[in-house]
Amino acid sequence: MNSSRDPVDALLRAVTDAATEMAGGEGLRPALDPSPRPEMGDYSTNAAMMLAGPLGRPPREIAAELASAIETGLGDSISKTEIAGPGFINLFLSDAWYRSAVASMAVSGTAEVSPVPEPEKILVEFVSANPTGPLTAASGRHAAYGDSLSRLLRRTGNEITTEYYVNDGGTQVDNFAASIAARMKGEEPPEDGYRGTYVNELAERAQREGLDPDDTGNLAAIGVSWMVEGIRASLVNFGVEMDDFFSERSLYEDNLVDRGIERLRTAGHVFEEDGAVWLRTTDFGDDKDRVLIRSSGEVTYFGADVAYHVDKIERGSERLIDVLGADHHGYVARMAAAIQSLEGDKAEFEAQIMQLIHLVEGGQRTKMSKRAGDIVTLDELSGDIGVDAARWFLLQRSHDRSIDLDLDLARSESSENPVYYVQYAHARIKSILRKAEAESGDRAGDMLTAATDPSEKALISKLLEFPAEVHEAAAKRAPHRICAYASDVAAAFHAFYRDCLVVGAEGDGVEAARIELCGVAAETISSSLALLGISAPDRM
RNA sequence: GCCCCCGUAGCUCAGCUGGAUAGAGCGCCGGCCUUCUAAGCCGGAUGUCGCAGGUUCGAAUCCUGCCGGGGGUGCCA
Repeated sequence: MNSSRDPVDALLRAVTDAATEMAGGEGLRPALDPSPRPEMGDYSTNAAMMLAGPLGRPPREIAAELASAIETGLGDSISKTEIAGPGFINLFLSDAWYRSAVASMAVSGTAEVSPVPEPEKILVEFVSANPTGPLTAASGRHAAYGDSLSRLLRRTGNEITTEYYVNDGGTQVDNFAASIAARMKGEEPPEDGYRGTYVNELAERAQREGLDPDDTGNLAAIGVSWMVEGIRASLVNFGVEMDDFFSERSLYEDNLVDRGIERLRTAGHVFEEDGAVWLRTTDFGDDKDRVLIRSSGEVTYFGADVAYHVDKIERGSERLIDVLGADHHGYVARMAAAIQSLEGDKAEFEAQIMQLIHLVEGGQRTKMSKRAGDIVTLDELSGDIGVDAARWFLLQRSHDRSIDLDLDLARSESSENPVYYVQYAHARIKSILRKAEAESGDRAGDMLTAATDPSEKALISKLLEFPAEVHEAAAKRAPHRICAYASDVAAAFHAFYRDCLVVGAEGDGVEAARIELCGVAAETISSSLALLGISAPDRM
């Protein structure tokens, strides 16, 4: 998983080799984790406990043997090992190991994350909010998540396409057009229409451009295109560049609906009943069969969406990730069934369900209904607290859990926002590096033998976790882990800053070594923030 | 009824493919700027990890049941 240049990976390999040797060729995967406390060394492994069962010997006895094998294997890198607790082996690494670890990060770049063993072509569909109103703060959570997830998957070597499915057909769009038409005529929108002020603005624009309020088909098409324009602009402002906006209507125009349904039919799970065309999704775990084409001849939303997904596969995607709202979770089983039912080209289908976000304002949850027009838009949220802070707030919690975002708090405490904590660390480092450059004195000495301070070591080991963190965040579809990681790096840096002078540091090669470390730290923070779509300012 | 998410410090939440003394931020109390950015650092207080069983050397983490909160469950989109 990690490149051979990854210093932690080299340690793990030494441990694994020693354990494999003892086990007699078994494919063991022992864990090597940073020790929870300094007195427990730098890294700990549970390898001996994993061998206890197979070998039928006490773990601590195995640990003693294993530890000396590991020491031999690692040579100068290790200063000592200890057996602790039920059979953990704690590794205490030498200063030289730390220095060469930094050097290796500086050379390969912490930014270097090795690709996953089997990279995939993945299509990530997210937001896909109805184009009948501006994006809400809730859509912002989808946008931040989908975008950051895409960046993570791309960073781990996959080929990613991002897409927004535009529902520009169907009854909601009809309601939308009717609402604009009503405003143009100075009337109230229909019962189930849209009442936001943006509808009035669209109506005014339609008046100016001389659109006919009675030609609702045209009004719908143009109104939606204006809305999509606005949505695209909101997303770009929010740092999200979609590769494509895929129009639902184009499915019909390009005959993809018929083609998609034909593919399902070929696979043999389509049947007719009560004048409607159904897909037997119950063959694949759904709890009831689903209608593709109503008895009226109209294609259902599901029917069109299946055709869209078939098209995604035909365009070469090997994995489809749909980021969906909690209100769509009931939809997952049928889409998964539809994709499973296909013959020939298939893809893995995966739905990531976003839980709700409640915006709390004045101690009360705001109602978020697009039709009532009572919404906090993404633009308003970004404007209030800034794009960086908004993205951080929306990403820092696991996506599958509902969150309360207190707007008053986000506004009033914006200067204490955790994102500034991380950005500040970056700016501080850049400031040091500027000073180092300005005062380029004699920094001779052997960096690899320069002694290390405890908080310096702590920073280095935190930086070394970057590739593993990125892989884990990507594999678990969990960008929020990167928020936590970035905060940890910032905290480790702030502590290092307190304890260790960089420019002007005493000792043979110490100054040069610390400058190199600062460079790696800055790059790690900016790489982490980049995965979140958040800027890393040089000055604050 | 069935399905999904959640229940961890005063608050908001990490941790959940089992590991050592359960963490962070905010809030609270007390310290630290003649050195590279005090948007920072250091110290202090705070927990029946919803409840009850089970699995095992070991459970916040896995299994079962229950309680509580939220969401979903259309020939809607």
